[in-house]
Amino acid sequence: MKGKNKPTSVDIAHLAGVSQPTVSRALRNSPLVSLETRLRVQKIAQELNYKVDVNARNLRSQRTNTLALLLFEDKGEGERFINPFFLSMLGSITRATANRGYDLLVSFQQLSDDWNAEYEDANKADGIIFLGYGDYTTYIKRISELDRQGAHFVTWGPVIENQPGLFVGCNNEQGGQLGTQHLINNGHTKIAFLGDESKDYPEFRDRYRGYLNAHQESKVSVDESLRFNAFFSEESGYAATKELIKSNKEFTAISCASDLIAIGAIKALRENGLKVPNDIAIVGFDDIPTAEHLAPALTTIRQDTFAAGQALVDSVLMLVNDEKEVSSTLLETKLIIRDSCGTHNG
Amino acid sequence: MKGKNKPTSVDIAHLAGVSQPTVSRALRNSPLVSLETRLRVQKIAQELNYKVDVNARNLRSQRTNTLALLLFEDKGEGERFINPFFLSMLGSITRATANRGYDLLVSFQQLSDDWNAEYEDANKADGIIFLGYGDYTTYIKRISELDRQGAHFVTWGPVIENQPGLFVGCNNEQGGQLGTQHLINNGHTKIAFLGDESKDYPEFRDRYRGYLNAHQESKVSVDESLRFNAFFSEESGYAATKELIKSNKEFTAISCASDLIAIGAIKALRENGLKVPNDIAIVGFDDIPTAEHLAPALTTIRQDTFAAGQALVDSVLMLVNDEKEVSSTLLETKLIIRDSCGTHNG
DNA sequence: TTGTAAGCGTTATCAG
DNA sequence: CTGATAACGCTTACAA
Repeated sequence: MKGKNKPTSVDIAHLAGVSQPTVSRALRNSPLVSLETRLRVQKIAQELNYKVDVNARNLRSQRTNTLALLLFEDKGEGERFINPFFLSMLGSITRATANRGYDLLVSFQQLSDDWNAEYEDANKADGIIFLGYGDYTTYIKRISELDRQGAHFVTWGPVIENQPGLFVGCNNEQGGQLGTQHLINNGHTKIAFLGDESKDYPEFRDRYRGYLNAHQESKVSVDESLRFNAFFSEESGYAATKELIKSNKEFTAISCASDLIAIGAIKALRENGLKVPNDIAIVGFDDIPTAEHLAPALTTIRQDTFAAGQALVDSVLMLVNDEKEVSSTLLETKLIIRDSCGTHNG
Repeated sequence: MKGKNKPTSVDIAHLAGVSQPTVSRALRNSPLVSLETRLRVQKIAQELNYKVDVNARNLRSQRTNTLALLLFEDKGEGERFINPFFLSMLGSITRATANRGYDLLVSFQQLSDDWNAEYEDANKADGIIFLGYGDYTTYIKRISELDRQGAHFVTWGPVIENQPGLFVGCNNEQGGQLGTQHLINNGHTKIAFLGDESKDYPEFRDRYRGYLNAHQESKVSVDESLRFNAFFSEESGYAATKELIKSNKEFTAISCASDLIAIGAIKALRENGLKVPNDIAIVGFDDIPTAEHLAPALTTIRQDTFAAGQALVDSVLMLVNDEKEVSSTLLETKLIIRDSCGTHNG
């Protein structure tokens, strides 16, 4: 047990010679309390190192001043390391939450778990932020349910018309286009794409659409057989690149659906004696912290995690505060040019 | 507001035709409740999607089932990005906490803030984990105070005899020795050290001691003027290396007190036409995720963040559960050999 | 095995 | 501006 037993508002009421609700009011700086008593109470509270018991407060007020961050991962990815992009997001969300005067409860979940808002139902948090990559149909089902229950939550993910729930995400299509356009501008026309294009991963699909758009705008024909499946991880990027090479198709550049994939791709290329950017140009997506330190430094599409964290927090808080007309947020991406995209003389 | 008003244990008691404490017991799987009523109650609870209100529970039981993680940063470091090493720690702590059935409250603090256990005083958490680098004398003062108050907390940091509080940390002296020894084994004798050696940063000081030990064991004389101050960041590593170069001292290798410093060092060397590892060998410390992707891949000292997170969580929980004889934990480090340390022919 | 009564430390409501 | 009183939803202690 603790050495000291903590003082309560009743103790302070005694010492200050006022009623206990008055103490409560004074500590919240209520203007209803006269300046004199307010100061007296606050002074005593400080001397005793009194802190409001949040459980009592929350119980009574039915508010927690806490947000929950649920990071879900697809099975298989649940290894020792967390996707660095989400780690960055976690950092910015933590900061944004603190700036708004809220506490943040962080938790990992498997996509398979029953992450059904236990946090809000149990009054642990006023609202929830969901973060993760995973099968879209699975999680949209979960989200619909939460939505029906009237939970306050926002999800990092694809911003799509008419889907249930509130989303914050970046413009993946624009980002995908930006990256591929850069490759085309550098003279490349045989550009492979590493990522998914199915409905199950709309973010990847949109990046692929951007890739397609860039080709179309520049009137470069697309060879769809240059798209290989890859999911998030370095390993999958590595494997996809091996396949690409084995296919014996001609290519001079690769557009990767994530930086992690790009890292795997570079490794596979190197193992096959192909140099980046001299032989093959590469663009990534995300701009994780490692990207700028890669050899060569990775040209990539930056998702602004700082703005994203802020938008996520502000969005849930609007929900929590019952503001109407809260709508999803689409963030723009930015091309970060570094050293991984050489020019090609067609 | 939420659409639904949440069911309470009283509601369930009504429906099940039992008293309300019985509901409470049944839901906790108390063997005191007959199997029959237990199942009946649980079924109803599930149908109503009932969740225990944690605030009420915590208030009554004076326990929160929650741990708080306070990440503190020295001023100046409070920029957009968090030290990646701590980000890794955060990941592993989150996992370890969840494994023990606790929730985790995450918060950033400036070292200057009054992080005086508000979390425990306010009954937000049963225990606290402190994480960060900062001026030792400042934080040891804070820690003494907490200790006197009987708070339950553990700090990631230097494990030193007779300091107040409970610590988990890695063996920095051993780690420092490991890295420098590796350089010496590779034929280097003029080895610079980038880091602090003052009491204010005992972890850095210990790494420097390890550097000294390695020299002594191999009977290589130390040139103390080859030590330059650097703190945590890439920028400081960059600046220190610039100074080192400007000093015109002879050196063939650098032992860095952190990977971030090493990254800055490599950058500075490159700008001065010095190649790693051909001209200069480098070892880092931490093994952050970026380390293996650097050019060249960084040889470094790994701190096992996985084990560290586990030890931190288990340590606080022992405190929380009033176990006696809880002692600090010293984790061993490991040399990870990659490509940044060339051999030198003396 | 179950029920009764009390209380955890606040904030809300109302009356003065 | 202040005070009395009730309530938030649960767990504990004790009685039956």
